[in-house]
Amino acid sequence: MPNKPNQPSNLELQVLSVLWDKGPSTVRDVLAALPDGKERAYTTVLTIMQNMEKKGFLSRSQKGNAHVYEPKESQQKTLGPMMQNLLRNVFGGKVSSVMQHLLEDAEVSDEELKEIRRLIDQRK
Amino acid sequence: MPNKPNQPSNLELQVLSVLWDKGPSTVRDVLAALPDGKERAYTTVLTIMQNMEKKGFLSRSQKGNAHVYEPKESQQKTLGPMMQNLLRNVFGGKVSSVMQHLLEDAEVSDEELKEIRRLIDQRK
DNA sequence: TGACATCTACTATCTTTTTAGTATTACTTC
DNA sequence: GAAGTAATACTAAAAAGATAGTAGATGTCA
Repeated sequence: MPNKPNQPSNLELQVLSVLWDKGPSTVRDVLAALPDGKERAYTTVLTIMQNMEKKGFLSRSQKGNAHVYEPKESQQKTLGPMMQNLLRNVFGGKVSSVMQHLLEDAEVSDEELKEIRRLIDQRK
Repeated sequence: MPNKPNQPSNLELQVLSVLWDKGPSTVRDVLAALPDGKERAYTTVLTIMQNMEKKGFLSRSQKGNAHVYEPKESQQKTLGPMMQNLLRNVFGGKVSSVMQHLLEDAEVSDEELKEIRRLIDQRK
């Protein structure tokens, strides 16, 4: 499999989000930082990340003994198409519908609200 | 498998979104309306929807000859946890970050923007 | 240098998802 | 009632995703 411009799976996405957040990391770092907090064996995450390298999601470089992985694509470039899909497939293309769900279900601080408002004003 | 309060898969989600949008529908209706527009055999969608009934995502009733399916849970109740996960696992819990992506990558009409602004004002 | 720890490679397995063929049942219409 | 149409049931299986064990390589340090 040379390169498929696929969507990352759920776990793969978690791996990416760690790497975007913390920068280039080892398997062990990623394992510790996976946001869903589920217990996993070291080798599980290793396998996933090795697969991701084969698929072209990650690149790898030696750093002393260990290997350090980093995303090949920016967060923007990866999440863009993903959010597009989600938007189309689930929310009928309506951003306001997504927003509605987020506001109702998630904790949103006043800071956040202000920030979001700023984004909208900027757009207008 | 009696009932697992799982997350629906991608395709299952598409099925749900059709049903939420159009109300109770037959397999054929859903097949025609799946938002990703991919070609699939009738029996493929049938199988998925039968599985979804077993899993408790859908309920079914006879209507003349055909069977009509509808979601057991509201859109709100299903998408809530899903969006929570996405938010936590990918966007580090920041709603504004999601928003930023949506605004940058998706077509958003002025109507939409107004609606979103209204949602925010309402929240404040 | 030898014991121990850490890391990767290779391999295997289980589960879920996606796909669809074939058989059967029921309705319609001539 | 036979032919055709349309629906579901049953079954299978390929593909993808998630999990982890074992072996081998390498580095550390007493």
